Amino acid sequence: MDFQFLSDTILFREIPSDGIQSLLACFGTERKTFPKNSMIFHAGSPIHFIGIVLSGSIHIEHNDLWGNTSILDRIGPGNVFAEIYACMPGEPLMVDVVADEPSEIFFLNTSRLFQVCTPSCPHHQQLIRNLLSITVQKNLNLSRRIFHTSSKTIRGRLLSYLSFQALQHGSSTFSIPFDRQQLADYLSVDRSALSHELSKMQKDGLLTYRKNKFILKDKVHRFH
Amino acid sequence: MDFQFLSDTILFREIPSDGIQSLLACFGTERKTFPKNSMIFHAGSPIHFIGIVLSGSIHIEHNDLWGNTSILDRIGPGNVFAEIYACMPGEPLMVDVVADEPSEIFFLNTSRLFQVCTPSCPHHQQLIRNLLSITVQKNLNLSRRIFHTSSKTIRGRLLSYLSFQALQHGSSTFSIPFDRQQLADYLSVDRSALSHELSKMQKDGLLTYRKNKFILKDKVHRFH
DNA sequence: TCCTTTTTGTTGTTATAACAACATACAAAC
DNA sequence: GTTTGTATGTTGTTATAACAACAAAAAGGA
Repeated sequence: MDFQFLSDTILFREIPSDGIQSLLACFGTERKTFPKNSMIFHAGSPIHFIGIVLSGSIHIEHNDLWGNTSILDRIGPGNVFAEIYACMPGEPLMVDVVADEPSEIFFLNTSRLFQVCTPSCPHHQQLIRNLLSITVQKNLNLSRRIFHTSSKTIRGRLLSYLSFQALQHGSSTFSIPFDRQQLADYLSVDRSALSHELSKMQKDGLLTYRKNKFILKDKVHRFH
Repeated sequence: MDFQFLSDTILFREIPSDGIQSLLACFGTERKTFPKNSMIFHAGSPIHFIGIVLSGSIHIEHNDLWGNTSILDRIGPGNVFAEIYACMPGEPLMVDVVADEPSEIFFLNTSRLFQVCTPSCPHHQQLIRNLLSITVQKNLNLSRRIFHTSSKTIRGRLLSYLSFQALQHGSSTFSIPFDRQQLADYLSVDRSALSHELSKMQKDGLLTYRKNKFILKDKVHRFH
């Protein structure tokens, strides 16, 4: 089987092909496809696999006791999920992992992650280093989500989120990876209230939009 | 100088004293005390140091453009902060780090963190491993904060937070590490509205409280 | 193409939180 | 003890979002 595609993932960055081969042999793997909206992991399950998105796209969501859904993150090809839980054996998953579209997922069994296979195996160590980079990056993503939801008004949340998107795209014209419902879940607000606020903001001349494509007007730039 | 105290920190777990000595020599350190409410790090600064709380207690907060403060985390003795930014050179700090009380902080220069000092120096590698554990743990903390603020009502947020605290303490009687204002900032709600909701919940027989000590009644247990 | 389904936007009503201003309680300093 | 300051609780008003129900638009399939 050809594992060339893994060379392009962040998890295996800087690890040569033969190193990847030996790591995979050491850990054990699985490859699986999921239809749109199917559950990849359920909240509550113990997790022994890191997931890597090969194609498609997934998201991490939390459903509380009242049925509110909130979206924590969105993960595209080449990226990794559930690594937190794989690093904390016994910690039950607090979130659901759901496919946004038909997606192919590669699973890496991590039971042996913290056992060094041979003393100071350099590939294993690079893998740990890569995992550190990934969790640090996720940390930033979670922090950002917190910042975007710290405003008490919908408008404030939208301005925080959209102006960050503009910054990241390096342009005031950009597309976002969410539809309205998902954006509402990400910002922890009601969808129809979100639509309503967006159209008010458009009336106020702050931005124009069409579906998930936005253009921020100069007025917004005062906000950072 | 005696660095024995570092043996008890998560960051240096499983590293023998002589290993710690050589790591410190490799990295460079600093030790400093901060008065109550003083800023340890300012948002916007580039960070080259991991901070370790030796005594006292600090918190991480975010202040948005409208002056809303939200608290992301609270860090006590033996624990580490700013490690995310130390791992991402160039990423400017998005938060303020503030001392809750007079605190002594140990700083570790991390410019050389990702350079292996000597090929496969085992202490260095254990340090990276420990850092991974720490960031993974922080990830869970951030996720939890998101869950506690995902409810749209103050009561829902309080129930989520308080029942988690009870679970963690293994008892329905427990103290929380926040005063009212900090709890309000952690849950992203108005302080007076929080006080109001708490006294309503007390009237409704869900809990009793006095200052930061809470007793949850059986009714609450339906919530998980 | 038409029909069906999904997504997005609109409106009105109601619940809830924010905000402001003040009262009370508690703690610290003198 | 008294004074000062800080933390917490209370009340009333206002702004805002949630919610529900529906309309319109877009997308996907037959």
